[in-house]
Amino acid sequence: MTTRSQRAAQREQTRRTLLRESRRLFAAHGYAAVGLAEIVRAAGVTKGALYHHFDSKAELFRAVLEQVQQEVGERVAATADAQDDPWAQLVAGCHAFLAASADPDVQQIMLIDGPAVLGWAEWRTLDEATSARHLAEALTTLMAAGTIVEQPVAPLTRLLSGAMNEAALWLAASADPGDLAATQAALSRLLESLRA
Amino acid sequence: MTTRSQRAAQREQTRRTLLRESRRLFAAHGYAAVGLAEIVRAAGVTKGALYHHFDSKAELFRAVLEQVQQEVGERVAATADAQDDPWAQLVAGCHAFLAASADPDVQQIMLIDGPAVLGWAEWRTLDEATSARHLAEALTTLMAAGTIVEQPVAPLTRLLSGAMNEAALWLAASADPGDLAATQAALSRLLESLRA
DNA sequence: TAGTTCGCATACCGTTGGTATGTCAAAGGG
DNA sequence: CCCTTTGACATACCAACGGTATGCGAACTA
Repeated sequence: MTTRSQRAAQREQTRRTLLRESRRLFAAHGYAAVGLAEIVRAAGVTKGALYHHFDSKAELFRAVLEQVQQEVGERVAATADAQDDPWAQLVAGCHAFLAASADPDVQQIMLIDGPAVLGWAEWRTLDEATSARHLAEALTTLMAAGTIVEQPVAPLTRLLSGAMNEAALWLAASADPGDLAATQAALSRLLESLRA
Repeated sequence: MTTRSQRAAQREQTRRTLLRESRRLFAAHGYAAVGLAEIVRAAGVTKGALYHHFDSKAELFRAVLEQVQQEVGERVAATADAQDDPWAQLVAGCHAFLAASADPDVQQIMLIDGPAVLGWAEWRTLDEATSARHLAEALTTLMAAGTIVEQPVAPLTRLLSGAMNEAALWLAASADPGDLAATQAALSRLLESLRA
């Protein structure tokens, strides 16, 4: 166990509160529509505290995005690892990603504001480090095993990742609950086409 | 021919200049990084002129986005219509979309800032009205003809549209020129899997 | 326990998107 | 042809925002 000083504990507490409240507000109203004043008011601190923990509004958002990406990546990995067959891992992982992206936090923060606030290049770096990484690894494994046809992994990863991102956003705006099943079916068909 | 008054001509000229310059700046630096002062300076007018033509900065962006979407849609349609076979139209249209999305204007304005500035719902309305519409129509035609397997069009359209959007962004950041060919090949394989 | 650090509050600033008002030339009726 | 009205802007201004500089008191350290 880590013996933490009283100050370190307080610091961590404040930082977590700021992350929690800003995440809630960013997810609810979007990055641009949330002012720092609103964030610090919700967190019960002042702007001084915020800038003591984060260099800018964008970096606060970055920390929030990292947290969201981490959670999505873990959910995908957990679902995939529950399968034993590599092919089943791919399919289950993709469906888990689609389910995880149904969360409004994920929608607004990870899919909408993320690329616009940090720039696409930086967003993609985070994406690759967490959620999209599992997809690329699964595809590589399946290619090595000869289960799916040999081809460059990177473009295929991007195609599939983008397909799921967009589908998740569409599902969120959809009223018909049957759309989820239809999307999963269409996605499964696309994945099936990869088989050698 | 439309006889235009001197004032109407001047008005149109100013509006076009504002659209041209703001599009250039939005594409180059992103929506958030461009101030209205910079736009009106580049256009040679004042903020009064800008607000006489557009209700807000977001609406100016919206007009720019509509223009970009329109152009992409026309390019896709033109390429697709040059083919006679419906299946060839689909494939050619998809490849044309990928090529059109290589334009930096399209990247930043249509794919990055668009959803963040206007919200995803409104962005998708514009997308559906222009570029994505052709994709949905092509899929519908091919299903009716029995060329591709019968299934709901909407989710498949979103999956493919998202796949191409993301792939285009990835291609822009890519250094290897062979990545385009690899992406087109992977996309073609995915499309091929739709055949009945 | 005296001095230092540090987590945060307070006060302040430049810039930004947005608005209210002024201005002057073109349009239009008599 | 003149007089009034309209409209396409320019000018001046404002509140709010992100960001910074400084102050302060409690927790650590020697």
